[in-house]
Amino acid sequence: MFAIGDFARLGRVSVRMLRHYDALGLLVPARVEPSTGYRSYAAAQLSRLNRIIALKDLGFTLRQVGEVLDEKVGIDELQGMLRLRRAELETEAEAARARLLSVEARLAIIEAEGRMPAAEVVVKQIPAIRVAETTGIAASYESADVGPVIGPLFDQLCSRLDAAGIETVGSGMACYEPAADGVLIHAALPVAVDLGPGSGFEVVDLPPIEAATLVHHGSMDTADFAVQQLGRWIEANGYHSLGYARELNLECPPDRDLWVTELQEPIVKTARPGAA
Amino acid sequence: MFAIGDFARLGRVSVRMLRHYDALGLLVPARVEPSTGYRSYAAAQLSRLNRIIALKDLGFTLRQVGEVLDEKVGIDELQGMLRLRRAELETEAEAARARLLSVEARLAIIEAEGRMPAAEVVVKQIPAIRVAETTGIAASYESADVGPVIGPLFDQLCSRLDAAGIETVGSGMACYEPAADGVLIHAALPVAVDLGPGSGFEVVDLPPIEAATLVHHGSMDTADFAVQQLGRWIEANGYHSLGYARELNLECPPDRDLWVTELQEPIVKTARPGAA
DNA sequence: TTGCTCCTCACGTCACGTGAGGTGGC
DNA sequence: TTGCTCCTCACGTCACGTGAGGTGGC
Repeated sequence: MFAIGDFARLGRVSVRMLRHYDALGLLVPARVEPSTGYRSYAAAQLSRLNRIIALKDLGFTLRQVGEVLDEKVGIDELQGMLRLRRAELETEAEAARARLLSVEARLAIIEAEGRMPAAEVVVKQIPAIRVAETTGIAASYESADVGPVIGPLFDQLCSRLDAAGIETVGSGMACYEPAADGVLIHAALPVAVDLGPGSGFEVVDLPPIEAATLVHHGSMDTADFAVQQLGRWIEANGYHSLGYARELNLECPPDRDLWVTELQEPIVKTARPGAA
Repeated sequence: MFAIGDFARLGRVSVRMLRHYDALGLLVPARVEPSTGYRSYAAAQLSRLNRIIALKDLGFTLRQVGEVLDEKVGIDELQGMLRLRRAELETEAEAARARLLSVEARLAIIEAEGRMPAAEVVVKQIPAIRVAETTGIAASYESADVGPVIGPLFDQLCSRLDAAGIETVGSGMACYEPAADGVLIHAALPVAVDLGPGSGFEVVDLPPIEAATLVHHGSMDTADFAVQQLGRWIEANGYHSLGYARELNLECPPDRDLWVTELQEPIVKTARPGAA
């Protein structure tokens, strides 16, 4: 028989853990001295302690460990638990790799620029949304080309929705689509009406996307750096851009320097990012 | 300005999280209506929320996130934090891989044997220990060869320690060492005296080892299966055996069927276990 | 009037670590 | 008497999730 301290040393666990397992009924001492409450453990109990430690190390909760040890789960259920754990561990390893990549990218940026980036890229699942939109075309993605097109498009869209008595239910968005002779530009406003063409606009459902997003402050004329930053982040963090970017106008007061815009770039994970 | 629910949807976080960040002073709403307590967030605050999410996703605690955002840490310290995180993430990925290997080994055992193994292998760091020992030789590792040697060795050792007035301070151990003409067998008992030779025994320090351990119940004549199990576990879990095994006699009453013995096999990690 | 959103507590989570305050045997 | 080990509470950890119980504007 071992005193709790000796048994703890033998099993490489803390005394506190043995008391905890006792309290949970996971590992009850072979004997408890009634007058003092002193716990004594039999050498043979080391097997059970080892099983507890081993199952815990696999990532099971103590509740699950107890159920397995007391044979409350059948062999099939046990296999199911192990397969579930396997899947969880795969996800966990994947997540650790992704974070590692991200930390390394950040270290590289600090190394190169001497400071943290001012804005942060965040990956978001963007749900489908119904919008009314009008479409124009610009010669290129540059703001000098886009600016003169997008402004009038929104003005037209607003007045036509107004004329049709349709209310908008969210922030305006610009969507960019590559085309043979330049860039198709969609000015879009969320609405809650049926699909189909209106007079001077169309009602469509934008598909849900996974996107890397970045908040830009100020006029879109100054957004080029942010767009580049977004592109670099996507490459450095194991993603691939799908093009067809969106911009969400979170705030657009008259003073364009006070604008707040969320840039959204649809992405997919690059197959097997690879470690290091 | 956004109500808390709208801002939460925008940032893909829960309302509860925004309140939590407010309570911590991490992200205070641009305005709080004094009469109702209603929170309002400015669009521009989305940047800060994104930074919080991004840093949190790297694995920093909210306390650390706050220190970074409020520039309480310099660039050097920040680099230090990121490098530390990188090391932690490498360890984490490694641990996830090791657990994955372990879960898969267990699934394979269940597949082959239709049940969980009765005893569990546990890896332990075994500290250095001073022992008095006598040495004999056996023809092989088989219990038929070992048994007749080890028993008398312990009897001799005990009586000689007794004669020398030396007390033992722990359980007896057997250590096995391969030799040209068989196996060297050391019978050892922990003592707290100076190093050097006694009469009929020697006092030496056993080195600390990392070992895979397994508890065997019953006579050592029936331990062969346990020894094999230990060997298979070592291979399946990305380790390499170093030989020179030890046995720790946790309990050895007259009835040998009631013996409890911990088998200890020194190991090292196999370089790059490799995933899957 | 019915929903919907918002508010403030405050408990629960998970496996212990870490005192506080006290006891029993060498 | 001094250490050492043992005991039982009970708070703290970390980032929220989840009610409970209630309010304000359409």
